[in-house]
Amino acid sequence: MANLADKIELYLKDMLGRTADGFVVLQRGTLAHIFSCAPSQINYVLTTRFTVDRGYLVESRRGGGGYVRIVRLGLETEGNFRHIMSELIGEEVAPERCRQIIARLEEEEVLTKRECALILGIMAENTLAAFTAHPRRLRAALLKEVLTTVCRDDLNPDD
Amino acid sequence: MANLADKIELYLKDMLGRTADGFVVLQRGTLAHIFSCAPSQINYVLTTRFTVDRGYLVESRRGGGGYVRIVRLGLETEGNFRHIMSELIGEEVAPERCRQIIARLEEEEVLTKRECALILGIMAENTLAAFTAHPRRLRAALLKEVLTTVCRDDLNPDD
DNA sequence: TTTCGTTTGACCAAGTCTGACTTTGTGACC
DNA sequence: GGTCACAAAGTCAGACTTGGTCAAACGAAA
Repeated sequence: MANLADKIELYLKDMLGRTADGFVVLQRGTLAHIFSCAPSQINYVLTTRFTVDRGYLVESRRGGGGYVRIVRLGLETEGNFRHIMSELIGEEVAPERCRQIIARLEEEEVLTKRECALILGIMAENTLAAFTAHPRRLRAALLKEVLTTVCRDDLNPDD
Repeated sequence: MANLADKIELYLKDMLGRTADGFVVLQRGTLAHIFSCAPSQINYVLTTRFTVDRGYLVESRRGGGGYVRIVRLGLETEGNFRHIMSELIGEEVAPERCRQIIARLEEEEVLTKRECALILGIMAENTLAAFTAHPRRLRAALLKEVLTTVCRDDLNPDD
């Protein structure tokens, strides 16, 4: 259990644990230097340990002033949404079921009324069906994105 | 946020925020001198950060007494707003343009930060491209859907 | 031995910054 | 008015600075 990837994972999770912002920003090169490894090793850690399934989101930017940003997806909501999430993977969501899910999220005050309206507008059958033969699958994929975003700790200041 | 371009962008937006005129006038050389950089760096900032998609217009004049003028294109109330935006969106929207348009809507306080995150998540190239050969067209269609929702009177209690 | 997760290095993509060269406007001098 | 020097700003190729990808080597466990 003493391999590099695990150490880097621990290091990053420790950082995430210490901050109240719900995210950390770092430089790939710098981190690689700290652990005396190839920069691509950092990518390996990120893609294997900091996935959406495991409750993390990674954003980055190249070029001068580039960075890697790791966002924590709320654990408290995990119980509720992990279930729905897994249901959505590789599945289809009919318009009616979509409305139900969104309505429930509004009832639970996870989404505001306006956010629900925005999402439902986007999920409309007409629009999606005009672009794909599998609108229900696309809807499932989009819904997954929505749930992921909703869990982002950097957007929900816990005050 | 450690790069020059971002700092200059912030500086200019701060200036724009302080004035009531909706525009600022400055000299490229002077600004370059303030930031101790090449004058062409200013052009870089202007072309990458002050685009029409983001709601800015840049005019300039060469020669003695030359200047650069940055105008902020406000989103006039309701009526025009929708027209302007749908004009801007057009038939196709590339990922980068989408980000710029959404960023503008956030700056103009038409959308909240969270709403932007939700929309950007949905508009991600990966997701859309997995379902259609024309992700840019789908993105444009979805963006227009968002516009429609945003304009709904019943969602914006006039306070 | 096979397998599968780890680690690396070569090559790629994207964003930033500069410097040399070009274009355009102004004013002075003829 | 024409010409010339000067004073801006514009353009663009290329260097530089990051991060991303991928295939192949490595290594420990089954």
